[in-house]
Amino acid sequence: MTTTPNTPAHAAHSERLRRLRLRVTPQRLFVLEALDALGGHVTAEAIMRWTARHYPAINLATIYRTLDLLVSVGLVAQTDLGGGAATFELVGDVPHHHLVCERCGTVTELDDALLAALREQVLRSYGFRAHSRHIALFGICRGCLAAEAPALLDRDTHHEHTR
Amino acid sequence: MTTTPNTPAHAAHSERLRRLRLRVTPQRLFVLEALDALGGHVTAEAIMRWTARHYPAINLATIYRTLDLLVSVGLVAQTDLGGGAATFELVGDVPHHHLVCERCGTVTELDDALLAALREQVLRSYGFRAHSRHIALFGICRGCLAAEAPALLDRDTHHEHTR
DNA sequence: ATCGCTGCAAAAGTTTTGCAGTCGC
DNA sequence: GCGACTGCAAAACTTTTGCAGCGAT
Repeated sequence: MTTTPNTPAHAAHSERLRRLRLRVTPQRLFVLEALDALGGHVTAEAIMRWTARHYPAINLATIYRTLDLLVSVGLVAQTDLGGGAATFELVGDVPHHHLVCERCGTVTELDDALLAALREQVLRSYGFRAHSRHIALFGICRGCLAAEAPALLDRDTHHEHTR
Repeated sequence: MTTTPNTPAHAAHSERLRRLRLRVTPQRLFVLEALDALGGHVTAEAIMRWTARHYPAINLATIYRTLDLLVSVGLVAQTDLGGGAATFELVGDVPHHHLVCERCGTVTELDDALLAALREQVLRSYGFRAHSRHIALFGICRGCLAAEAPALLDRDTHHEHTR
């Protein structure tokens, strides 16, 4: 019944869990698989849907508990993009951050190198050690900037595409 | 019945609303007053409680709708600090950002000057115009760094003081 | 065999929405 | 008076939690 996933990444995930002395369960493997397959910026709900295709008995509460665990041991990063559901991504790739467009909701990844100087200064000035992940900058992306350039003084565009 | 607030800032808030061609209602004035009185990083719930002391009939839904409006016209900034309820603050003070400690939950304000260079570079490299507010960096604050400095290899400190 | 993990169901917490009445302009 | 705004109540969503049973080690 406990059908474990069977992909190349599978063994690596098992290994990582084992090395952290965490129990290797199909649910955890499937969550890691889903994060792999879906890429970054994945909601718990999305992981749920993806996993359910291979393991229908999976439960959302388990997804949350698993993500919580994986975040706490540093295998997964929780990224908050300003509303709705939180998103998650595997740690291990190149560190990066997020540019969140408040018009169209697009999330662009921002190389960590650009933030290195800032992090260092924040550490010096505030004694605050910022992550090399997790940072989100909100603003307007290139596409929306171009599209909205002419319209500068229009109010009443309130409840449009927010998120 | 419609007791309007009576503080020095009151007139200024009325004026700002009027200038934006928005209706001046006691609810809106009270929300602005609350943001003034409570300072930054205020949740809708907190605004609700503060306002209710002077205007018991206020409704949470109204608070949300009002905040939504004020954010959309730029009078208020919505700051997301990674979970629970969103927080709000008046725009108009010196632009600043937020250092969110993931251990103790403390939010420190970060001067905008430190981010100017980053914003400029993001604009050049990505065509992305970031706000001069709203940015949140997650990490560990000075106090918690000091406290946790000795403990480096302890796992199982999972579900402690998170938020 | 043990102890942690999971499924289920229910609760908690935040935010949104429909509708009817009210009030600012 | 008109149309926007508000209160109330209910719904929609995301996330957490208690408990009993199951399963990884």
